[in-house]
Amino acid sequence: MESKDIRSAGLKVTLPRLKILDMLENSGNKHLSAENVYKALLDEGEEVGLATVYRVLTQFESAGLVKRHHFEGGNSVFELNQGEHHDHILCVKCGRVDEFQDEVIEQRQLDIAKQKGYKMTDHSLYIYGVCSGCTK
Amino acid sequence: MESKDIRSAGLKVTLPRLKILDMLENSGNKHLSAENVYKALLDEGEEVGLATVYRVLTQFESAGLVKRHHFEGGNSVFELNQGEHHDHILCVKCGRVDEFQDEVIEQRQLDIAKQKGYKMTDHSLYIYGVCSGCTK
DNA sequence: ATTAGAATGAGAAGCTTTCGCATTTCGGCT
DNA sequence: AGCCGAAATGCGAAAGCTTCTCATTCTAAT
Repeated sequence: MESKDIRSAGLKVTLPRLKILDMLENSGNKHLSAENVYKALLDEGEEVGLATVYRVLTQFESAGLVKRHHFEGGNSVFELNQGEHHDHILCVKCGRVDEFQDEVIEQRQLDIAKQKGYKMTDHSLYIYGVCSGCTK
Repeated sequence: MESKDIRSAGLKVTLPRLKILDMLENSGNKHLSAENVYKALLDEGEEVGLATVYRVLTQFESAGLVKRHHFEGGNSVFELNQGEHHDHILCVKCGRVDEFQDEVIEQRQLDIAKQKGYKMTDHSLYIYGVCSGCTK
């Protein structure tokens, strides 16, 4: 049950939080903007405020439940923080998003940080391109 | 002379464009936001509009004169597009920015794109951490 | 059930960036 | 040098995303 996740994040289990978490888990799209979540909930007949969606997503992020990404072009998108760490490759034509993991790159980043005297806390890597479907 | 660059970009050589290019070339900071450029010019007594700074920077970007980066936290920063391609490592405490190149990562990205069926057009990699000066 | 405190919704407000338009500037041509 | 059409500028308004404010509602512990 999802309520567990919310409670263990130190947050009260409220209807909006349950709905938002559910949306992230069961929407076809793994990567959703606050606006996406908001509109999808409205379409389902839920009564939520956009401000609440933003607030809750930010809280979920702090709690480690979701990850926030800054894809090219302004707004943030959110994704459930489950499974392995991964990076993203996006199609600049159709907006398709694929995920990948690469140990070589991960390790290399650590080496670079060390070499530059940094204690690495995070990183963001996005590859942009044209996907197979849009190349034809 | 910088006017060459502007002219060869197909743009008229105007005072604001010269000033902005000069700022990017001779400011101590290699990475400047539109606001940074705007305020620095005002401080020098120049009469520029913020809208012009944004317009010109965007034009310079299209012309390949500058590169735009989306560092964590909202606004874009611009940097002269000279020398080798490089990525960035940023200190989350003091905002310091260092640059690095890594052939292994570059190559790996190409491989990943290919493997995923993408024709890679661009990529962005930012490493975040705490720099040596802020660790103490 | 009651109640204190947290969470919500609606709209206002903040920030960065862009737009629209009247005015100015650039630069090719006399 | 001076003119003229096109391009560029500056200003304020406006757009888009996100956060804030605050009165009202809901949660959960008693």
